[in-house]
Amino acid sequence: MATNAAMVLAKGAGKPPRAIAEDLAARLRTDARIAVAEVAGPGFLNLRLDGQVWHDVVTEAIDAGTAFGHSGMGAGVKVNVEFVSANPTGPLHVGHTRGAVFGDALASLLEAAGYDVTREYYINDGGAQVDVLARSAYERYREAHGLSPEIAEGLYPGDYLVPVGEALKEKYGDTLLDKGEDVWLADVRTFATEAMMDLIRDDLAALGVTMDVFFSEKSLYGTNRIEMALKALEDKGLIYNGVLEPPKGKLPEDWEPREQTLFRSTEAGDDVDRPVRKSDGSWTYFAPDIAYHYDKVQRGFDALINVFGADHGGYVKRIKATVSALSDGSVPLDVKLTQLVRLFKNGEPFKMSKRAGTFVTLRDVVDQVGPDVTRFMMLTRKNDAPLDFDFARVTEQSKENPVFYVQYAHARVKSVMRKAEEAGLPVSDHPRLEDGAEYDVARKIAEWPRLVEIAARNNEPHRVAFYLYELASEFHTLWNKGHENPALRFIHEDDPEATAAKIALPRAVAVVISAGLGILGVKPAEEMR
RNA sequence: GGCCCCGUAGCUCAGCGGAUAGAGCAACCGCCUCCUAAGCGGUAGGUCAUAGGUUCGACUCCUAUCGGGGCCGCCA
Repeated sequence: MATNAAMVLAKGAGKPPRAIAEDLAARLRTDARIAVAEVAGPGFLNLRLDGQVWHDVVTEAIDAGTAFGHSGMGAGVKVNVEFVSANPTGPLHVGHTRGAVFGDALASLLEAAGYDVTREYYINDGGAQVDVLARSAYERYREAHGLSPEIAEGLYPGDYLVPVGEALKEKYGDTLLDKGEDVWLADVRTFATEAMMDLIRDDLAALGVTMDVFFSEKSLYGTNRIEMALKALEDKGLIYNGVLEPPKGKLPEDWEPREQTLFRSTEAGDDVDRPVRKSDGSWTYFAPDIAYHYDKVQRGFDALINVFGADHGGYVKRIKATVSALSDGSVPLDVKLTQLVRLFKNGEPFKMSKRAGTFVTLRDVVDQVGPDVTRFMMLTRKNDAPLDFDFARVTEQSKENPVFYVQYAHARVKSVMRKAEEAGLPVSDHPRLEDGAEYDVARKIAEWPRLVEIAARNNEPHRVAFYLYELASEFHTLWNKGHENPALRFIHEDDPEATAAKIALPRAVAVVISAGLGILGVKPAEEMR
């Protein structure tokens, strides 16, 4: 173990780093847990911990169970994690899957770090796209009555609306046939939107994601809530009427200067001020977004996190400006963008196309490879890096497949524990570490609580997945050493005491793998099949 | 034109401002009478895109440039 503390402290203390390091070393040596403390280089402090420390960590992990590594860092701070928030116009696709897994794992990670987390989904049910949904569903309703549907350009052609058409027939009979939109649009819209949200909830459930709150955009309309949110901005002098500069570069053909109501988002780092009310007096889509975030702030969250697809990167600054203005800078907002998922089958990329029917849904993925594999794989990349997902490879049982690799380590421990139990051998929480490989594993276990904090601080659940891979690797190494050196094997049939001690370390490994997989929402494997 | 992300080993990628930059694939050489070899060990492989700057110290922070991807509209 090493620390750079002396060099960090040097500036504030006004003393040379080496002097500070010497001083620190002298004091640290008095601690029983420190075996060696020596100064190196420009002021690094190298510490060798007493072997007992690593023994204690193993015991601690076993005693704490999957709560091992949980931290009080969050101190009950209320965090809202908004994720998925897909338009309620169809089933979730692969892109949403990544956002769903990332958001859910991030939420669990923050919980493990002691935050009070709310998982939330914003339903975009107030805009023009749900009108399009209603029209599409109406055609399926006509189809259910034996008429041929007219799926015009721009409507949603997917089959998933066929049952919605049937259900509409069930509910309304033929009363909506041959009627104008003014008669049926509102009812069909509500009906179809609810049907889509049921579909989406089912999709999320298949992945193991449960939201705490579904927040409806529509609920903001007609209740003065948008007006109130804008009033809040207005009171801060951030709303004005004006004309925007034409966009640089290629001008849209029909661009003309118009006066509209603008939010001075540039005040908080946005590139241009954003329109909230169009020149015809109606709201822009941005207005309800402001109201929604106002609502989050009003609900008393101490911090907000939004998980968006990378294609929404252009909205980050204005949303940040909004939250900053509405909370007077007191509520931090972190926006995490999830990059594309590229799909492969046996190394061959396959293109998604709605028209060609090769559109891949969340359900397709989960049905083929299962929720555990899907979740783990979605976290094997940083959120802002593109991710390759190969249907064939992710179910392969080899070390090239990180899911398998980690699960295999857990299964190996469970196998040993079963064998020990069958042989009637005792267990103990106190390990007996002798070999370097055993210490390597114990040290890796000791990193876990710190890793949870770092990952949580950065809002980066992928760090957990990478850590688990490393832990599994250390464990496989140790396992293999048992081949050459029988003393390192965990079960010693003729020596119950040795077995009890040796089996403590793998048990701690299983605890940490369970805890880590738990954060990722993956079930640890008891055995490999 | 503007903004965002990325550029690290042949490939895919890790790397809270700290020492000699790490894994996995692919390549080469080894390890099963054994608690699961579905695994493990070893060798080789690098001007961390480039140029400046801040710092005792930069892959990490700042600026510019080059290269790859994404986004842009009173569309939601």
